[in-house]
Amino acid sequence: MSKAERTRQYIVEKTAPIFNTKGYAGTSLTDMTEATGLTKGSIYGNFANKDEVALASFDYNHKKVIAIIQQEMEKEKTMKGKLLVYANVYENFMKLPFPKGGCPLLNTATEADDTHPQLREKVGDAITSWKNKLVAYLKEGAENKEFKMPANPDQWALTMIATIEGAIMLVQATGKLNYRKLVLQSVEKMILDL
Amino acid sequence: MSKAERTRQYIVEKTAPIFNTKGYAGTSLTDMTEATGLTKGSIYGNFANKDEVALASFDYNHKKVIAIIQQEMEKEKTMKGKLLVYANVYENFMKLPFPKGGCPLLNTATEADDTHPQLREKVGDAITSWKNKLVAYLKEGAENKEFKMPANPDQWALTMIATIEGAIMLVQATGKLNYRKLVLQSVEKMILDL
DNA sequence: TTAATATTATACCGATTGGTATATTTATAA
DNA sequence: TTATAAATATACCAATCGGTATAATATTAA
Repeated sequence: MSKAERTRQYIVEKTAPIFNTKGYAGTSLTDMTEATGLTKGSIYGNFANKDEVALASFDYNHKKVIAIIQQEMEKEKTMKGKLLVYANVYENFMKLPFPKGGCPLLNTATEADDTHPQLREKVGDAITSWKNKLVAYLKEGAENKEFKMPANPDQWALTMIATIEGAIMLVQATGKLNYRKLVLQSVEKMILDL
Repeated sequence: MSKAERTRQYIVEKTAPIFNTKGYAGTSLTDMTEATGLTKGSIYGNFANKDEVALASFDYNHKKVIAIIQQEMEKEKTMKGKLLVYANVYENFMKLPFPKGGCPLLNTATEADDTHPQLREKVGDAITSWKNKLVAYLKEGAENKEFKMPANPDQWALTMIATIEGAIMLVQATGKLNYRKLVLQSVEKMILDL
């Protein structure tokens, strides 16, 4: 790994939390130089523009979430157990190395929908992939006779994602942490009732 | 209504859609002068600063949603019918005079949580009030023997709100309109199963 | 160790940011 | 109709925005 690659990664590491909290329009070059201790020249020697850092930062934040889920997932054998990981991860994300600022999907989706098409596409792809993974677990669980397939698996998966993301939004807006717990208990019930 | 009050309202009318689409950090004074056809001097003659316009714009957008729901609600007699209004309004919000840019609660919550405490508080209050209304309908429906009370009414209400807001987020991210329909059908089922 | 190269810092650019003092116009009450 | 007050426009402010040309400094291969 060359020096440049290392600083590129360093820049992303330090700026990703800022993009995830202040948003993409709300994060300035000055925020980035202060967080990294580097100068503008140094940042622009490694990235073409602010957008490119934003895109890389989203990827970094999202991969962090994926990694946590995958790690927790490996402990589980049953499909219900694997599905429950999603609810548990989001329920306990203060205890886990979750990206600062909350869920990058939620944060990015609402800001980028009209203003930043590339970012929006990344979020869209992430959601589609999440949905497809959930449907795959449903199929495997049904084939293993662990539970019976819901009538509309896509609908089931999308409802689960929507409820989780909505739970995070409720906490961001109200500051009431128990709101997340209550809603995620509903998600758990949804899984256990399969 | 004085001239000043009328222009104040005019400014909010014209800028509220911009705040709701581009966000509060993403909306500039120039955006506001272009949308209104007024000058900065005129805007600052009626508002102390950009923040004050943002706050008034949020109120305007939120009241618009409240008004739609209230109007649709009056047609309904049963509590189930009233609860279903929420799902139906969000399912058909292209056909209704819904604020441009989508749900102001969702849009504002994710941006304002770290950057704009006053705005965040407004969103928080709106959500709490929404939850309380839902719980009140549940109580009335249970008292009328229309259905039986869910075990945890707060949880039921918060789950419904989270799922609706999550559904909107999914559409913003993926652009797939049928995602909203699918998720809101789950919300409908949640109500019908009471 | 040296020369070539890659990386980072300095100093600057024009444009735009939110905001304001003042002049001009418009509404309003006498 | 006129005087007064209210509302709007003009012209400006310093600060910051994202971005860049160039100079200085490290890195790296020979």
